[in-house]
Amino acid sequence: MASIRERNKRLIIKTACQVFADTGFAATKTSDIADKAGLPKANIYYYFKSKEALYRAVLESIIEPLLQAYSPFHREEDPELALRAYIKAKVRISREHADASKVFASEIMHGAPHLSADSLAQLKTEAERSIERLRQWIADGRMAAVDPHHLMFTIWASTQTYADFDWQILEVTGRKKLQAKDYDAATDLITRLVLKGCDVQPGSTQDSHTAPA
Amino acid sequence: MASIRERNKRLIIKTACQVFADTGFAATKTSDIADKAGLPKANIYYYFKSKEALYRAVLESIIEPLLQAYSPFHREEDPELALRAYIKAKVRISREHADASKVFASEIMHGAPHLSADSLAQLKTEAERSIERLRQWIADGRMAAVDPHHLMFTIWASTQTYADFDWQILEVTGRKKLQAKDYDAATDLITRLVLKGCDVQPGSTQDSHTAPA
DNA sequence: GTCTATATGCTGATAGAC
DNA sequence: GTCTATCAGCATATAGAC
Repeated sequence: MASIRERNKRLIIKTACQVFADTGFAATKTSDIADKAGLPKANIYYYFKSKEALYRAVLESIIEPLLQAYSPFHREEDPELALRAYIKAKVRISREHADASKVFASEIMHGAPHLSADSLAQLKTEAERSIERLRQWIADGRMAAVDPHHLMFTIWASTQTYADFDWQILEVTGRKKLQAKDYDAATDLITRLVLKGCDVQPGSTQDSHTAPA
Repeated sequence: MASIRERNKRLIIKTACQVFADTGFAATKTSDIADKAGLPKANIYYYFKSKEALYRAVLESIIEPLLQAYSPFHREEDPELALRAYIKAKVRISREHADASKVFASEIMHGAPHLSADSLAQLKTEAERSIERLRQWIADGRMAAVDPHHLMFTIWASTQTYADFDWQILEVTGRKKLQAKDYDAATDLITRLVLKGCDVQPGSTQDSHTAPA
């Protein structure tokens, strides 16, 4: 069973994640987090050394999913499968880790002043390996000679946007909350633009949301 | 000639734009802005009622360019020309109004708590009109039946990213500062993905950066 | 491990001399 | 129109009882 310590830390991180995503690091008061978690403020400080330490815990929680998302680039031999799976994984992160994604985005926007050097290095390594893989596929004539850096930036941006700018997307679509079919439609559109845009020959695989896991 | 009042207000807004983009609204101290502008802090308050009023002035400065960018959707009859021009205009905004773009993005990320209802309504109207235009082109068989909302989200995200996540882009590309050719390459890639992805027949027009204005 | 009360420092904003 | 000195309020963080 989870110790009381673990249970409380988890509750605090989860709540902090929501509040930091909503209002950003600087504008967030530790009392906001405490109130929302149903705890007195001092309790936060019993489990976390400082507001910044809590923020870093939230921030680091998204690193592992982001690193994992790159695995199709190592696993797949085929650019179509790799790109499909990567886009799908990235949209899934925007859906399943929406708040942490937003905290991460805000951090990156301001030059990542709180992100650990280790996390940064890992993310950079994975990005570079994946871009190298794209370069190889291009050299092998398996996709068009697009700029692999810019291709990555477009994939990052278009998938992240469903977490980062969720408010805007809800406004424009008139939805109250994004549904599974919305994320599927997003995945399909982004996948379509990328595959057709890079002249990747469509194989026998299905649309992302109908494909087997 | 510009009055001393106008000149100072402009200097303060320009400086504030940089600082707000760097550190965000809440984390920015008015003294940071004053120091960077070479003025005593009280001078800021002589020209602007409050930190928030100054922030709103910065925020509103990007609205007009953003609204203007939609004009190709009204001007052009041809989806190819409209999409090319819109993407080009959006990348140009990310380049020429990088700081204000970033401030705007941060504001949208947190649900636009400071944006005026008027600006919001105008932006929404333009977005909806443009999406309606896409829908018409699709109905007329001039482009593939993609989801026009998601297409817009991808265009917004992929063009904005060059302002919002400039730090990340510099890290990954190893550049010190983005050059004209980088923005051109970005425009070309995004345009390619969108046009090929939507089965828009490429006409006689050139790549964005070689096309006549 | 929990929580109340409080100290400490910082920042937005202003008063008032020049 | 400019600037120094200062205030008032608020948020982080802790002391210490339970």
